Amino acid sequence: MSLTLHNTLTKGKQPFTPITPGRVTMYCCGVTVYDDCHLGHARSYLGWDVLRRYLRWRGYVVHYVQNFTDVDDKILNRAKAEGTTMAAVSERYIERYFEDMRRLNVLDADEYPRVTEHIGAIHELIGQLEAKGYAYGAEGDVYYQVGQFADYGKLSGRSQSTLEAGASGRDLATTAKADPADFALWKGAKPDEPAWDSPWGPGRPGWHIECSAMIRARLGATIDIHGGGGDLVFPHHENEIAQSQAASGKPLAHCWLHNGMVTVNGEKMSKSLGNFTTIRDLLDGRWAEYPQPVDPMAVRLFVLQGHYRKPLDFTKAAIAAALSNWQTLKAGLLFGDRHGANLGWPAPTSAPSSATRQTGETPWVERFQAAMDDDLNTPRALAVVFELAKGLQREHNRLTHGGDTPENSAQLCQQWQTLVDLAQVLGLEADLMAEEQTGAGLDDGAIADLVQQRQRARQHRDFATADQIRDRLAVVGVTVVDQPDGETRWHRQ
RNA sequence: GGCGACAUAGCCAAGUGGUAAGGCAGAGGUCUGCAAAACCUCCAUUCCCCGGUUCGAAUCCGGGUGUCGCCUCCA
Repeated sequence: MSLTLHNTLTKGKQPFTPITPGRVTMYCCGVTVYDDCHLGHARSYLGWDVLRRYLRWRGYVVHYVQNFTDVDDKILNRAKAEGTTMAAVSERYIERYFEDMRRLNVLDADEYPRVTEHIGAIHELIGQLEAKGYAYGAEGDVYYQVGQFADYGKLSGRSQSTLEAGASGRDLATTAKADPADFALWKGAKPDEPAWDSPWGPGRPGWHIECSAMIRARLGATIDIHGGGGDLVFPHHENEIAQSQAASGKPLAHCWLHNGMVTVNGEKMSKSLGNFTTIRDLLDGRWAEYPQPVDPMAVRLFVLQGHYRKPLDFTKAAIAAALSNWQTLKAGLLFGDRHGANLGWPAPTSAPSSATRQTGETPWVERFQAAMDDDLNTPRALAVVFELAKGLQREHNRLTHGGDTPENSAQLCQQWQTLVDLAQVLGLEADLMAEEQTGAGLDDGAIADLVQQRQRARQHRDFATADQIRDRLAVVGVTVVDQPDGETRWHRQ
C-alpha cells in the first residue's frame, strides 16, 4: 500500500516516492498580504495542512515551506490609500493570516519566506536566466522569453501557438515584450514606488520569480510536492517551471497538486468579483448567509467532506449541516475525556497535534489509510471517523442520559484512541475545557439547586414552573433529562 | 473561441465492471405531564439523457444536455 497523489503534470494519480526516502519537501504558494484571507484560502491551506499531517502520520519527515508575497501592486495600492508603507500593510496581514489559520487549526509551516528577504536570490536567478539566453531586458524591465523554453505549457496543457492566439483582448501596445506570452521577471521602478537596486536598474521582482527563487533558496532545485490553488496552474506555476527548470536544468517539483475552487451559492468567489467572504467574517457570524458564529472545526469538517480537487460550494445549508456533523464528532472525541476515568481507562493518550501515529493496525486504521492513500480521499476517510464517533456518541448518550455502563469498555477505549488519532490527522480536535465553558455563570451547585426546584414543582404538578426552570437552564446550555424512574439528570450541552 | 473539470436520494458525499459507504435532514415507534434530549426502526430497484460493449455498467466506449473553472489579478 502506498500513497498515490494526482499530479497535474501527468494528469493522473501516481505513487508518491520522495526524492530522499523518508523525507518530503513541499512548498505551497502562500498569500499576497494585502487583505484578510477568504474562504478560498481556508479551503486551500486546510487541504495542504491535512496533506502535511498525513505525511507525518505516515512516518515521513516533512519540510513544509509556504511563502508570503509582500511585494505587489495591491499591497502598494493599499499602502498608498492608507498613507502608510508596503511593509506596514504586509506585516498587518501576515499577523492576521496567522490568527485565522490558527483558529482553523492549521499547523504552522516550517518556514515562511518573504519576497523582501530574497531580493538577492531573485537577482541571482534572473542573472542566470539572462546568461543562458532565457531572459532579455527592455526599457528597464526584464522579461522571460517563453519561446526559448521547449516545455512551456506542459503543466497547464496548452501549446505556445494557442497562447499567442489567445492573447486577444489584451492591450499589447503598452508593453515592451518581444512576444505577448513573455512575462516580467523584473519590473523597472516607476516614480514614487518602492524599488530595489539591481543589475538592470532599480525596480522590483515580477510575480512568478519569487517562488522560483525562494524554493531554490529554502528547499533546493527539485522538491517533492508543490501545491496551490487550481487558478495558479496558469500562468503562475507554468512560469515557475519555466524559470526554475531553465536555470537549473532539473525538474522543479515531482508532484504538482492543485485544489478546486470555492464557490458561494454556486457562484465563483473571487476578489475581483468582490463577493468574497473572509475567514474571520464566517467564523465570527458576519457572513450574510449564516449570520451566527461558526465553530472553526465545523468549517474544517465541511471543507474535508469534499475532495480537495473538486469545487466546494459554501451554502447556508452546508454550513448548518457541518455544525451538526461536528456535534456528533465532538461527542466521540470527548468521550474518553469525559468518561475515561470513570471507566478505569489509562490516563489519556490522546495525541497532541502533529504527532505521528498513535494506534496500531486495526480495520478502522486500514480503511482510513486506504482512503487517504487514494489521493487524500478525505470524504471516504471521514466515513471511518464517523463510524467510530457514532458508536462513542451512542455510549456517551447512554451514560449521560441513563447511567448505563458500557459492557465493552476495553474495546471502546481502543475505539476512542483510534478516533482521536485519526481525527487528529485531519486536524479535527475537540477541547473539553472549552466545552465546559458552556453554561458559564452558573456553577454546578446553582444548577443542581434549580434542578431540585424543578423537581419539587413537578411533584406538585406545577408544570408551568417546571418548564420555566428548564427553559432557563437551556438558555445557558444546560440540558435536563427526566428519567423514567423519576430522577432528573442534567448535563452541559 | 481555446483548454479542462464535474453531473449519484431533500442536502453534502463515497463508489473506477459484480449488483448503491458515511454524514446531515426527514418519517414512524419507545420513553415522557408535555416538549426537548435519548434509544430502536425506516429512508436511492437506482446513479443527467440516448445509444453501444458485456453474462453483468453508476462504473468502459460513442453522442447529447447541463453546471462550473482556467485562458487577465486571484488559493
